[in-house]
Amino acid sequence: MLDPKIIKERPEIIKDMLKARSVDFDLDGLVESDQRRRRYIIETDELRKKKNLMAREISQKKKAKEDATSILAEMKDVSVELTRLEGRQEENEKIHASLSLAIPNLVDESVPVGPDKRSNKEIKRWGCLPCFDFKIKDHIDISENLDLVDLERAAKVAGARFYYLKNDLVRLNQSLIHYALDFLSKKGYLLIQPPYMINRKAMQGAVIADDFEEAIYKIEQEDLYMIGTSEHAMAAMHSDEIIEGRDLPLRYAGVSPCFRKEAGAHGRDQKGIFRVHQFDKIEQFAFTRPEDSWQEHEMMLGIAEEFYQQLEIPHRVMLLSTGDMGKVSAKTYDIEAWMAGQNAYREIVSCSNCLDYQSRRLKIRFRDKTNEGTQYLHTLNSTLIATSRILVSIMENFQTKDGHIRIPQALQRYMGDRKEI
RNA sequence: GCAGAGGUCGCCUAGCUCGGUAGGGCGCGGGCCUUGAGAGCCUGUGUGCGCAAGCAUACGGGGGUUCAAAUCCCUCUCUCUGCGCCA
Repeated sequence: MLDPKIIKERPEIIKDMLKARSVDFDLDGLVESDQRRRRYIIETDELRKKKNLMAREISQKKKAKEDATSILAEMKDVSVELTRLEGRQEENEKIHASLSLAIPNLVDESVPVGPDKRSNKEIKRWGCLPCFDFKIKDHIDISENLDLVDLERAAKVAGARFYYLKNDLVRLNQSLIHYALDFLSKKGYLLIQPPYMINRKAMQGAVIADDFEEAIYKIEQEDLYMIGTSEHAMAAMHSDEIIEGRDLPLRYAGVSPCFRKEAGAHGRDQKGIFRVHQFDKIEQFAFTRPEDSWQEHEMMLGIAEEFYQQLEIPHRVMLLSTGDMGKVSAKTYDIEAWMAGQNAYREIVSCSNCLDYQSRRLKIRFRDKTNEGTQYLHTLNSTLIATSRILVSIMENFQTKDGHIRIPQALQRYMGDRKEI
């Protein structure tokens, strides 16, 4: 949701954003419904005023034991008229709300404009790519040989894009989670394990309408949706609240499984555990003052970079272009890790500043003094680690000639000081 | 799942029996007083629309009865207490 003031006073800013994102959106419809909204508010307010005055008169007459028959009849007419007007107002509110919820976020000036990922800008690279003096395998072969994953039975039981982790890969997965939580905890983040299902109102706060169909699983017969990331549950955590200014920023480390339909991904990464319907993720989420969010954004990215440096995973940082960015984000960095088996950098982290877009949807405000007006705060989110993809990266980058997997130094103490799988 | 008690402004609370402009306290802001601070006193302190004066709106959500609902009725939801079930 965008600031209605911008819609009213500077619609050209929104027009530019829609063009940059090449999004087809009924901006005129939004502007008109917004104008109608104000008009209806003025009209109904006036009628209510009239009604209130009459109610007072009736009350006084009754107290004085006077006859109120004629004014009673008149008031009934006013009530009927008001109900009619409110009906029309409500109809317009629905149109206005659905358009308000569908419009994407503004885009920061620093974001490159372009139609798709080819316009993304590489910001930096870290680490030397691993060299091998033998023919390397991809994570599917490695995990099969070491009996670490069972994809066939997962397909039988749940379908494509599911997996059974087995043996030491279960331990490695847990070690990554444990390590990531320790890491963020040391950075001052509050650990959060959220509900894995949330209701529509909460989900709507963090997710734009299109993504509901594309990505989110719904529980039948219930007002519940499986979270696609703990971001969804953490954004909604403080909905309808007023936060004390002195408590900001709030920094949360969310740990949860993530559930995604991957509806638009047929054919891509069809095999293995790279693109799956369910994976574990540790997420950074922050609520900040508006003036602090850009600094926070860089900090979150830096934290994720440091994490992968400690894990010795070669990676590069990409600044996403308008065409590749999510609709709720004003600016997004991705980190892409080297995957030796694919001979390519692949996305492992997405780090976004959503400005006040989510907080307006969810009514999350703050203030410093209890008598001050409230302000919408800013929300930011960044992956720290989506474990399945890092399992792929570790298996492929750390594979040995004899078909085993070296364990990165930083993880060894979480694996009983073992050095290899 | 069953029964009872609750949900009122940032926090606490009155009002609900018996319908008629939602009151008080804390916190916070401003003012008076004071050398200063404190105390005391005055005043402000939700949301929406409006340039403003101001008006409207708000008692967990939705619906109903009524000229009029925090108050009466229905329904949903959450919290607490007890019972039941359960990893």
